[in-house]
Amino acid sequence: MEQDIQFEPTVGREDLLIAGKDDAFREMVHNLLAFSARLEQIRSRFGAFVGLSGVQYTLLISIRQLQSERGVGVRALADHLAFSPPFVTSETTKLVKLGLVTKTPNPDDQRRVHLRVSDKGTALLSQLAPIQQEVNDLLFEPVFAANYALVRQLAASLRASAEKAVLLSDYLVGTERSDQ
Amino acid sequence: MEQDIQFEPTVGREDLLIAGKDDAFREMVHNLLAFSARLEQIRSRFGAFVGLSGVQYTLLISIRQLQSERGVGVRALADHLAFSPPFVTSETTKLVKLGLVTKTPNPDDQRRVHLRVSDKGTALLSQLAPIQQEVNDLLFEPVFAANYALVRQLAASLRASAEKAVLLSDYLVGTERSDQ
DNA sequence: TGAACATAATTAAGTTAGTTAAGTATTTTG
DNA sequence: CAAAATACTTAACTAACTTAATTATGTTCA
Repeated sequence: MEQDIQFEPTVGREDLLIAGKDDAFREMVHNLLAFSARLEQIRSRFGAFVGLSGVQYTLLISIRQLQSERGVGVRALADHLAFSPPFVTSETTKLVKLGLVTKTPNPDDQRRVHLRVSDKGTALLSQLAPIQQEVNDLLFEPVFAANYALVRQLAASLRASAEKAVLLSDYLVGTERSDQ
Repeated sequence: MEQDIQFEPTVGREDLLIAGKDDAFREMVHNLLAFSARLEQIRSRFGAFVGLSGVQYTLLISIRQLQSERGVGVRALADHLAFSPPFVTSETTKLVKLGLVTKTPNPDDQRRVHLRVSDKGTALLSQLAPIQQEVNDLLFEPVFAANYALVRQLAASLRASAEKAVLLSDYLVGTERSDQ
């Protein structure tokens, strides 16, 4: 008779283990994985609708989101999306050439740059809005008035804990890398 | 005096609008976006620790997750992660060559294939487990006993609604594409 | 002050991650 | 059993993305 093979748990905290097993945790992780793959698919479709790649669409809405009064810099945008700065430079330059984004020097620091969505970019996004509304209404169907605040709070805190977890994993992989 | 520019809301449902505005919704979406970018960063680190790319690591754990008694097929794996079947073929072939995965014909259908994590693959993953535990404990810090069931339920239902939303966006972009 | 160092963005060069299209083998359908 | 469909693979290619080097500016401190 074959023995019941049990993997090492992928999570340690007692709160997240059920009867000492991580099955439920792993299922959750894979659901999140599939969810985030679908978010990416949807961004590709949104982009396609306005003639952009999924990444360009993501950059455009991220610039809109991060720009304050003055604009957002290349580095901040790269960090937000976990891209390399040269990649952000190259893709945002394309958006500038399309007239969707403006790139102006930061007056307080000539090395830096202010990225902002242009009027044309704003117009393009509002053209997309009806489709976004339909898709987002369905995408977030499980979120409704009674749990909205909780889900928003959860998204914010998961994002923060994920940032810490990236730093930890950098540290662990850097220092404890196996030598075989 | 500059007029208060307000974008078209990106979501329609009243439940998700606050005072008719989608600011909170957009903030949530961008938090989820950043969260999912960090999940990807962490998978790259996990992969690096055992000599794999982030995608190869993701494929390996997804095979482990989806394999039933017999194994999982190329198509099912591709759908799960939103990759093309040829890409899954090529990457899983690399994992087979590394001895981490087995690929055997499905006896019931000679066209199909059964992918399974090999003993060597299981060993590799259990070598990684201590690091996964540390990182996952921190990554999911906002999840604890009192909200665990709710978060798991949310992950499952968001994954399901996202699948529907992908189909809808395919339909909308395919049929309503602007002609300018 | 000004030399050494650090930071922001870009350019150039290259790699990897992914795709679409075409082909083979098998299974299903009418 | 011929025609159509499905599963996977191979081949050919493109897009996504990185690292390394460069330019320009700003910061630090002997």
